[in-house]
Amino acid sequence: MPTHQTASTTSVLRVMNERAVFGEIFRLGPVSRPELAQATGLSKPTISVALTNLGRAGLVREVGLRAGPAGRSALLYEVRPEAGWVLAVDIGRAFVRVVLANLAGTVVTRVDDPSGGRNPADLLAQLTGLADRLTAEVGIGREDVTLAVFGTPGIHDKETGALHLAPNLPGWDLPGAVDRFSTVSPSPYLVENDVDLAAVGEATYGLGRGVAHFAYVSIGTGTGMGIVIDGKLYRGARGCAGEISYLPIGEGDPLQDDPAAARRGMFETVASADGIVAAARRLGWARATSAKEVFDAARAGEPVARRAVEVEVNHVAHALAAVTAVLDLELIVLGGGVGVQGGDLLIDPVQDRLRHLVALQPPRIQASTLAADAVLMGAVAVGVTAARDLVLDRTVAATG
Amino acid sequence: MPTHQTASTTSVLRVMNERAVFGEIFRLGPVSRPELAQATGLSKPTISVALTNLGRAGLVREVGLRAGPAGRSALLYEVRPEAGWVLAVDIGRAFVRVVLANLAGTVVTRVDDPSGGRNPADLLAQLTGLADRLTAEVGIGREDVTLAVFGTPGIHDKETGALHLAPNLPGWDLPGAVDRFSTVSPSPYLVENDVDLAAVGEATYGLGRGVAHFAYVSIGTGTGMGIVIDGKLYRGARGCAGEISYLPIGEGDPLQDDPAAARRGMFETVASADGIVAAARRLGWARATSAKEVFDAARAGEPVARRAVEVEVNHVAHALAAVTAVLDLELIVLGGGVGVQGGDLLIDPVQDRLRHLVALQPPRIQASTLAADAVLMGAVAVGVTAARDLVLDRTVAATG
DNA sequence: GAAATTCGTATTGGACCTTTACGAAGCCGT
DNA sequence: ACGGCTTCGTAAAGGTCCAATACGAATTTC
Repeated sequence: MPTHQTASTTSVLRVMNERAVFGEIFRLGPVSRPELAQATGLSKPTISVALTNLGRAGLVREVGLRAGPAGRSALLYEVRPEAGWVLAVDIGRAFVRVVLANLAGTVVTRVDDPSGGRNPADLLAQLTGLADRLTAEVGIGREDVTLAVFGTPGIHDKETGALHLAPNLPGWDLPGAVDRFSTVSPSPYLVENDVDLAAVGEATYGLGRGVAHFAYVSIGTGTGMGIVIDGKLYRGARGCAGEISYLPIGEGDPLQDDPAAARRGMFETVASADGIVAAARRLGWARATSAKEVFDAARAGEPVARRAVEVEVNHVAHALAAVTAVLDLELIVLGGGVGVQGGDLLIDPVQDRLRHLVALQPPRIQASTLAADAVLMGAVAVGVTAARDLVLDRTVAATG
Repeated sequence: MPTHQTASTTSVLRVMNERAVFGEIFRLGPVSRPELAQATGLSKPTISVALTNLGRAGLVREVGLRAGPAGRSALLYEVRPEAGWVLAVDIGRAFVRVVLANLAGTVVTRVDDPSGGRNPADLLAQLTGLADRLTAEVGIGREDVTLAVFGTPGIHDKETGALHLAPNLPGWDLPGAVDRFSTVSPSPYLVENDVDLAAVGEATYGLGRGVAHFAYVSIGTGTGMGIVIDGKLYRGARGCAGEISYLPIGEGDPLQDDPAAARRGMFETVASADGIVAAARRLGWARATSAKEVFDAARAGEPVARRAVEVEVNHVAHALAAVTAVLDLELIVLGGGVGVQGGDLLIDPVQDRLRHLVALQPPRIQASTLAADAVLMGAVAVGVTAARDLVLDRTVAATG
C-alpha cells in the first residue's frame, strides 16, 4: 500500500514549517535564529514568525545569548520543558518503574516500586497512586500529563484491547482490559511491548544511536526481540514481530517427534534463565538454581558451568543466525538479565559461533548499556516523540 | 536516524502538488479534473494549472470524455505511456528475459533468450543486442530508455560495484563489474536481487497487492526470500536481508559437530531441488534425479516420494517458523521452481506444521501466481515507479 | 571610540492557492 | 426540438505565505 504524495494548500505550509522549526530546536538544543534558518533552509523572517507563534503557544522559550567572535549576540531558543509531560511506566516482573519526563526528555522524578498485585485492579491502583505521587512532586496534576506510555510484556491487541502472551499478568488477556489504563491518567496513552520499548530506548539513548537497522534481544526469565528498521519500531502484522521465544532451536529432530512435543525446542525454553539452569543440571550440576550462579561458576573456571555456558552460546548463536539470515542487521544489542549479566561470557563466543553458522557478515553484537532501564528509557523516548506532536497538534488546533 | 520534517518555500508547493496530481492520475487511470480535485483535495483551478504543465511536459494527455448522468462531460486525462520507457531484465539461470514497458506499466515487447555466456562480456553483449532489438521494435533508441532494471542473483555491493553470492555468474564478483551494465543502455539503471524483485512483482501484480507486510520465498535450484515491509522492499544493512539459504535448519546437533561441518544444515542445502533429490535417495530411492520427478511420484502415491515430500515440508516449515517468529507476516508467497510446481503438495502441510511449530497465528501461505514472471514483473514495477519520479524530476529541472 | 560584523525586523514583491462567479456543454423531460 | 437542470472549465479577485532587500541594533575588536 504505497503512501501517495500529499497535496497541500499554502496554509499547510505554515504548519509544516512551524513543525520543522520545532523539530530542529529539539534536535539542536539551544539554538539561534540564524542557525535555524540554516538548518531548515527558511529565511530569517520566516523563522522569526514561527518562533513568535511557538513562543506564544508556550512551546519554546528564550534561554540566553550566544556571543560570537564578532557582531551582535544571538538570542537562543529552546523547547520549554514544561510544555509537555510524559509518564513512562515499565511493568516489570518484580518492579513497577514509573518516571515523569518533561518535553525536553529530562527525567524529573522516578519511583521503583515492588510489584503489588498483578491483576488489573491492583496494578491499576498501584499505578494511579504512583502517578499521583510523581505528578504532585513536580507540582502538576495527573490531567496535565500529555501522554502516558505503558511498557508491558505480551502483545497488545488494539482491536479487542486484550493483552496476549503475558502469562504473568493474569486477567489482562480479557477484552478491554488494556483500555483500563485510561484510569491511570486522563491523558492519551500508548501501550507497547516492553522489549520493543527497550529497543527504542537503546536506539535513542544507547548503542543503537544512529544505526538504521538493529535489534534488541532480551534474554532473561523470558526471551524477546525488538526490531528497529529505518529508525522505526517494526511491529509486524499483528504486533508479534520479534517473538523469538518461539524460534525452533532445540536439538530434537522434529521428524522423529510427535507434533505435540515439537515445541520443546523453543528458544525461550532452552535459552532463558531457567533453560540455562536446566542445562547445567542435565550436564551434572544437580544443585544449580540460578543462571547467575552458573555464570559466576563459569567465570571461576568450573568445567560443568563452562559447558552450560557453551550450550547457551550455541542456542543464542542459532537464534541470532536465524535473525541475521532474515534481517541482515548492523547491530544486535543483548539485554535482559542473562544478556547483561552474562554478556562478558556470551558476546565473543556467540559472535564466533555466528560467523560459522551464517556465511554472511554477521552483525556487531554488544551488551546493553542501559540494562534494566532500557524499557523505561524507551517509554520516555516514545512518549517524548509522540508528545512533541501532540502539543503541536493542540497548538495548531487552537490557532486554526 | 529520524527523518526530520522538511521545510518548504511556496514554489516547492507547486512541485509537490504537481507530483500529487501525477500520482493520482497514475493510481486512478483515466480521470477527470473534478475527480482529481476530490482525490487530492486541491481546487479545480489548481488542478487545471497542474494538468497544463504536465501536458506541456508530455507526461499526460487527454483521452476522451466521460458522460455522466447529467451535465457537461468531463475531459479525461491519463499518463502518456510514451513519456517513459523501462527496460526490465531478468538474468535467470537458463534464460535471460527482457521486456520493454512504457510508463503506464504496459509491457510492449518481450524476449526470452537462452542464457548465452555468463561471464560479463558475453552477457553484456547479449543484453545489449536484446535491448537494441526491443527498442527498435518500439521505434525508439536505447538512449530513449528512461530507466533499466536488472534482476540478478546474489547481492549487489553498491560501494564496490561487485556482485557477491552469485556463483553462477563468474567474473561478476570483481569490483566494478556491475557498473558495466551502463553499457547496455546509456540511461540510469538499477540492479536488484532477483528474489527481491519477485517480491515486488508479487506485491504489485500478484497475491501481495494491498498487503502491508509480506515475503516472497523462492525455492528452486537455490533458495531466497524477498521482504516487503510497509509496502516497501526491505534490503537490510548490507542488502543481504532474506538470505534464508543460510538458515541453520538441518537435523544435526551443532554441539556435537565440529564448527566446519555446521553449515551442512543450511536451508538451501536441504530444501532446494537438489536437497529434495538427496532426501529421496537417502530414503531409498537411489535413482531419483529431479525434484519434479519426486513430486510427480508423490502425487501418484509412491511411499518413498511421499516421505521425501514430508521431509521437505518439515524443512520449509522450520524456515517459515523462523521467519514468522522474527517478522510476523500477514502472507508468505511461495515461488521458485519447487514452490510453484510442488505448491499443491507443500502449502497445506507446511501451514499445518507451522501451526505446531510456532504458537503464534501463522501467516497465510500461497503459491505464486506470477510463477516464472515474478522477477520480470517486479523489475517492471520497480522501474515504472522509479521512472515516474525520473520523468517528473526531469520536467521540474527543465522548468525551473 | 570607530570600524567591522552579526543579529533582528520592517518593507516590498512575488508565487501560490482558494473562493466566487459565470459561461459552456451535456442530459432529460415534455 | 427546446427549455431546465446539472456538471464542467476558467476567469477574476482576494488572501496567505515566503524570500529578498534594506536598515537599525547590538556586540566585539582594534
